[in-house]
Amino acid sequence: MGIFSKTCEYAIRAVFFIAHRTSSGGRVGIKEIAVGIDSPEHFLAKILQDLSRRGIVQSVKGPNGGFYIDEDSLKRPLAAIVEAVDGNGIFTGCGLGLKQCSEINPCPLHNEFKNIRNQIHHLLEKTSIGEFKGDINLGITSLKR
Amino acid sequence: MGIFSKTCEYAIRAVFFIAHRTSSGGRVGIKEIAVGIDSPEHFLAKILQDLSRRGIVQSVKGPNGGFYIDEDSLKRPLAAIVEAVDGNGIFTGCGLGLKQCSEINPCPLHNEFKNIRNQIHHLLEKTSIGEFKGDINLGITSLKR
DNA sequence: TCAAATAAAGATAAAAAACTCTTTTATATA
DNA sequence: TATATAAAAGAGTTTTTTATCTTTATTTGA
Repeated sequence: MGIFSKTCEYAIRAVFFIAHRTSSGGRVGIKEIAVGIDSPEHFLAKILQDLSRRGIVQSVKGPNGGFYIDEDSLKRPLAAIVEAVDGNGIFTGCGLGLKQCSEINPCPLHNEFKNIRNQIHHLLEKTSIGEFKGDINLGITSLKR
Repeated sequence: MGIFSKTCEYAIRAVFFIAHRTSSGGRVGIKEIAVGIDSPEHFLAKILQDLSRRGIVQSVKGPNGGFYIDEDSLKRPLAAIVEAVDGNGIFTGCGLGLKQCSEINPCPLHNEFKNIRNQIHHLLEKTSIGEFKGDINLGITSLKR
C-alpha cells in the first residue's frame, strides 16, 4: 500500500498526462491517456468521470472530443485531486487509526505524524497541477511503469 | 485510508499495549489486548500470531499464558512492526505507484516523496517499541478510539 | 439528418483486505 | 494424568477496492 490509493495514483498520473498532452490546446481521449499512464482503460474512465463532475478536469463528448484542463484548473493544487479521490483523511487522520486522537487525547505518535501529515499537505497545496507540463514535455519525468 | 493498513495500525497499537501492560513482568491475553486497543479479537489474534512467528512479540500457551515482549524486542524499532505487516513499500515505493520510478527515471514528484518517505522511515527507525511504556502508563497517550 | 466518435452511466466481476468461527496444540496445575 | 486455559492454525465470510463489460447520451461533421 502506498501513500495514496491506486485510484488516486491513476488520477494524479492521468491529470498530469492530460495537462501535458493538451498544454497547447486540443483534447485527449481516454484510450490514449490509459496507454500513456499504463492504467486499465475502463477503470480510468470512471475516475475521470468523477474528476470531471468535480471540475478538476474538463471533457467534451463526440468526435474530436476528449479530456482537457482549462486555465483555472491548471492553477489548482494537487491536493484538490487527492481530496476528491481519497478524501482528506491523509491530511487529518491519526497514524494509528484512532478516531478520537487529538491534541488533548493524543496517540503515542500524534506529534510525529502530525508533522509528517502537515508536510504532505503543504507539498500538495503548494504544487499546482500545471507545474509539471514542462518536465513531462522534455521527457524528464515518467508517468508510466 | 491512512498511512498504514488497518492490520498495521492494530499491530502497532497491540504492541504498545503489550509493552505497557507487561512492563513489570507477566503476560497479557488476547482478549484483554483486543479490549484495550478496541480491535476485533480474532483478527488481532491472527496479527499477533504473525508478529510472534517473526519474533516481534513473544507468547506462551496455556494457563497464565499470553503475550509479552522481552528486553531485546523492546529495543527494536517501530519500523520492524511496519515492515513485518505492510512490507517496506511505504519506505521505498513511488508515490504515484510507478514500479520503475527511480533517480534516473523519476516520476514528477519523485524528490518530494523521497523526502517524505525518508522522514517516515527515519521516525520509525529511531523510535523503539519500548519508548512509550511510560506515557501510556501515565495515561498521557491513548490506544483506543 | 444520419452515422460515427466519444464520454457518461450502469451493471457486474475479480481480487484483496478485513473480519469471524471452529478445531488443534501446548502448557500449567490440581 | 486429567482438566482447564490460552495461543496457533485452519477454514470460512463479508466488505472494500480494483477492474471489466455493456448500454446510453452527446457532439461533430458529412
